[in-house]
Amino acid sequence: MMQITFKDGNVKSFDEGMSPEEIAGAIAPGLKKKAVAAYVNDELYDLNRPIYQDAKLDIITKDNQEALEVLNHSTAHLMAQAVKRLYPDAKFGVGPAIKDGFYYDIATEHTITDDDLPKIENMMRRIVKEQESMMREEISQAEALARFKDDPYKRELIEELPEGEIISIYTQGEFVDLCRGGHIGNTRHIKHFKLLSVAGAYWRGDSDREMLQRIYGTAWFNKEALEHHLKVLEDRKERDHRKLGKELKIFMLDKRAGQGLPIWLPNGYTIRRTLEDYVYNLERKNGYLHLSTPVLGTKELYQISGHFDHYQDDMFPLMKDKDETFVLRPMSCPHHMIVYNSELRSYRDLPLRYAEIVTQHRYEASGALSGLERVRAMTLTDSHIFARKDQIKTEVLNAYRLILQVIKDLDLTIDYIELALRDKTKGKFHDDDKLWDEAEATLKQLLDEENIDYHEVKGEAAFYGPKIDIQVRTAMDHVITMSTVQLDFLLPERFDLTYIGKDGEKHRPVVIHRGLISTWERLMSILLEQYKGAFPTWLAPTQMRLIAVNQEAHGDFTQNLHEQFIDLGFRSSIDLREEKLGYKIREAQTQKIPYQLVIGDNEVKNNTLTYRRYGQKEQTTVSVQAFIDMINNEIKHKTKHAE
RNA sequence: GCCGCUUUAGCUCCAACAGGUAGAGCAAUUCCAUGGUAAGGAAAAGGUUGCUGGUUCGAGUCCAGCAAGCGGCACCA
Repeated sequence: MMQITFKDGNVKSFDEGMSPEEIAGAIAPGLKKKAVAAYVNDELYDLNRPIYQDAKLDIITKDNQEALEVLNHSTAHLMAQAVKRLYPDAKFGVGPAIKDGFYYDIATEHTITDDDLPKIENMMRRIVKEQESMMREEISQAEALARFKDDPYKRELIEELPEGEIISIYTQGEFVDLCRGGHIGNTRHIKHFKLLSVAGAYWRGDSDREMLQRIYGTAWFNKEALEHHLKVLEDRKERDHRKLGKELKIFMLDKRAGQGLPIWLPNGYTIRRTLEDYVYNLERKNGYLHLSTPVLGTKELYQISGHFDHYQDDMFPLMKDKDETFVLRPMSCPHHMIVYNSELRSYRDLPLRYAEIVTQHRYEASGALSGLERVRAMTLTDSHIFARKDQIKTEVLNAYRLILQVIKDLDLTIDYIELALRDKTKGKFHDDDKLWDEAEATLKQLLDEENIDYHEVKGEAAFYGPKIDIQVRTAMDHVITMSTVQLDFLLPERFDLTYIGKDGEKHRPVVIHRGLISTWERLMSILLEQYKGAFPTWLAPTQMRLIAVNQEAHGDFTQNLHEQFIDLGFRSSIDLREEKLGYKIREAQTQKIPYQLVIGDNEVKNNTLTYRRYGQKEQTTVSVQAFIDMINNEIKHKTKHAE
């Protein structure tokens, strides 16, 4: 007998060799039914893996987050088995659980297409019916190598495991896989799944190695959860900024204009200008000085900064004149360094906060381009703060607080904050250890002092210094870097920046790079998806659409109202077409205009108007002045409305 | 850049059997109608089926190359 200690502290005796599944069944049939895997002495165990000694047992049920991972991981194995039956030459890479799903990387002569997915699903269902038990076995490295002698990818993984490490393999029917576990015990537990897509993926994420075929899928514990997830995926398609951007005439792409070179249409540009004005004023209030620099620079400028060495391949082809070579600028810091150096600076001048709405060009890989999310021409609000070392903390915090303000005003959600550090083993960073250590320590200390939660990530720093990245989760469930504060001791050296200190001597300032809203292009894609195209009044390209019930009787009043709104700075539009009322109303709704105003006898008589908010059925009649006050208030407070 | 898929009218993963010269809806145009909250009716028009080449008596359809888009991977100062 062995003593099993449960989560609640209870201890019970069971026969040695019983599995978590059997123990769960012995406690309560309901628990056995809900059980997915278990932690035995904090080690993840399969449901059917025998326990041989006294242990602490924690049954993972379907309600746990880990349970979904176990299920998806097991579904990946199930899929691999099905693929192997259909395409016997298949060799396997890795097949992990990921958020809301799983994938498996496969090498086979057969090209897997979307049409194959139902076939694979059918085979998977067959294996589920076969009720294959998923059995764990622990073997030596030598034995593992022998077992997987025909599987080059698995062999590579085995060879890299540390000497003496116990290797576990899982067998279900005829299928054997190298795997750490835990698993769900038997294929019969896998019922609700769907294969979603096929894609290519480099073996081990290395673009110098061969490409495998990757199948993505998703698995859930019940039909409702699966259907719900598929619905979420459908909803994302409806939100897609490329679809909404076309429907609402926000932007366009045309291959004659150039791949990845978007055109902002009047509606989109109106939103962008509103955002630009907002940021410009916010920066002005926070002591930033705005300037403007050219989109072209000399190659030499970027050689001094070091960008040319690092990013040459991602820059547009060089333009060569007789004596000079120009680059289409991929970023703006070097120009700002030159501005700093154009005068003799005193310690009293610092901090100096330069900001610019910068258009820059990057020759992104063709396969990376996507709508407004990833483009080759982009505009952003960039800033470089020149400061003394004793000002770093205040300036970084000021920048951070400004970022928080903007993120709040735009209804964005911070997912986490990342402190991106250097990884010495990677060559892409400058190699002055002293500068790195100091910069990294400064940021770390600052975050700790302010009690800001953050994840450290090695190897994600800029080549010139560490950075604090503000990671935002979008409506599409993507995590993107929205804002960044970077501490740079390198460029001041490269450009020989100095200021005269109190002591009359020359000192080196530091540069803080601050990115606020990624780029206007990417922000636009995120906002479109977030608001599903229904922008709050302060951003909406058209804020109100005026419709007269009868042109003859109410046309003049409506026209006057429209002119009054335009005078007030509202983005008003009037529909004068000889069309039925219902037709005009439908159009105002499909264009997602926040306010739709209908003017008839009552309104003309009482100097009122009747509005309907986008997406609502309710009609409200108010005085013209009350409406104006309401709109002004919404714009001022950036009021958002429920969808 | 790499792997796979896709490309038909301004828009819509809307049509065209198995190779026989392209069919809708909406929008736009013209005419008629039009007073209260999501599509009034009619007419006429709209196409070098992404581009280039090949196979064939004949190609939207089959093949090759290229381009762009899409799903991923790699990349992202």
